[in-house]
Amino acid sequence: MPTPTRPTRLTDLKRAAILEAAIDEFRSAGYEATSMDRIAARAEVSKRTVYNHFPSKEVLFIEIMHQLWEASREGEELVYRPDLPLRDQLLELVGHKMRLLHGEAFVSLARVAIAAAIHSPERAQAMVARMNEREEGLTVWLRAAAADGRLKIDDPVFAAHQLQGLVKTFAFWPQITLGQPPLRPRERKRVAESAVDMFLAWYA
Amino acid sequence: MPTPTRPTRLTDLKRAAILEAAIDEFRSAGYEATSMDRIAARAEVSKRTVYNHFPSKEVLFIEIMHQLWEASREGEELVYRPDLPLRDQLLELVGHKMRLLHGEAFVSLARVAIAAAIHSPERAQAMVARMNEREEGLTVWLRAAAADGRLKIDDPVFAAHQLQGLVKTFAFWPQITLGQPPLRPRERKRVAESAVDMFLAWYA
DNA sequence: AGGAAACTACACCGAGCAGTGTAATTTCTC
DNA sequence: GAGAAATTACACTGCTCGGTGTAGTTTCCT
Repeated sequence: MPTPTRPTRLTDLKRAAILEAAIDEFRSAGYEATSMDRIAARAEVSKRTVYNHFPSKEVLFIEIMHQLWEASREGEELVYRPDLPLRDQLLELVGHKMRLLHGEAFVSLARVAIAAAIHSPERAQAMVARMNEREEGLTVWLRAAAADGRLKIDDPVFAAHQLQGLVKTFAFWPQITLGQPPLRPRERKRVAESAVDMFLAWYA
Repeated sequence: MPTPTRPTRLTDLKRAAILEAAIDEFRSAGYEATSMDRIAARAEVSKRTVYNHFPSKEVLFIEIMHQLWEASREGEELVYRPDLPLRDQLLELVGHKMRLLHGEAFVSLARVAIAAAIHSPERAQAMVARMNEREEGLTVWLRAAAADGRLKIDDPVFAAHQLQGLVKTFAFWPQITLGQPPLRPRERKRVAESAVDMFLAWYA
């Protein structure tokens, strides 16, 4: 065997099964309505084993949030290129964002996180901060394009929110709050192009 | 006395106190995490009295949804006027929408409803339908303007969503999901004008 | 092979939950 | 002032939950 004896330890399989089951339960029922018994049953694991891996429901939940957060990274930044058309670059940026928005891990994270944030003002703030971090990419691109004189933008943060709003109203909020299916490729293309064109019509 | 003996019946006061307390609890804690005992305590009313007015938690919740829904109406429709500038009319429409979005009743409703919808696909659909009803106003206005030849819009529903997205990304979603404070008048003006200008730059 | 580590079934605890029944007290209405 | 209606305190049912303790079994590692 290539790898000695690592990958298939029982305890690791159990732990993975618990996490997978917990994600499913939390996502479909929310934090409050999910019980440790249900998680154990779904993972086909003793309830005691769940508590041997995770000392409490809260810790298990936080662990899942971390895991989904990391899983939804995978984002290399796009940098501003003075030599390429704005429209092409923006389409690339928006397309990249939409691919992230429709990732399984990201949707799971967002649904659970937003459901939790709605009723916990303290936790909400931390999530805001981190979510906004991830949206920085577009802002810096806009700032660079403005500094280069190719966009008439005085407030890149505001403008970035506008462009994101144009996209999220189709490709994020309906999926998160209403469980609607992700956009099909044709729809994604239309949303992206229409958003970028409208944006450039005003700011270019 | 002008009004004979109507307004201050004890049973009406109790009922009102229960509804008020229930709204507070549901809004801040969500449906699952709110208990009838807490509602009774907050309303300074016997738990039994709560059940004398409302046969179950579910019925009480639905009653509240109805009440908030009605309270957030107050919306007269704006009709398309061929003789007035598009920008003025759209600003009026958007301003009207933002006033609704920031109403106390509407925010309460939306927070509770969305929190409930996130984990209940069946209920979510009904809410979508009714929410979209209320967004019809802008769509018909756009359709009229397009038919009049003053806007180059082939899909008014899509375009209406875009304009709404431009507004909601500042004036709705942050308030609902993150509990952020409503926009100040200056910010509202800026969001509305910028959204309308960008919209018209592309579709006019 | 043998000891350590992990897993399991199961019983249990204390708490909170939605909802009910009742008998006594207060309030309304005429 | 009398009868009806509403409110109250309180006890109670049946259920679910998060979490623990235990004793026996299985799996891992050397």
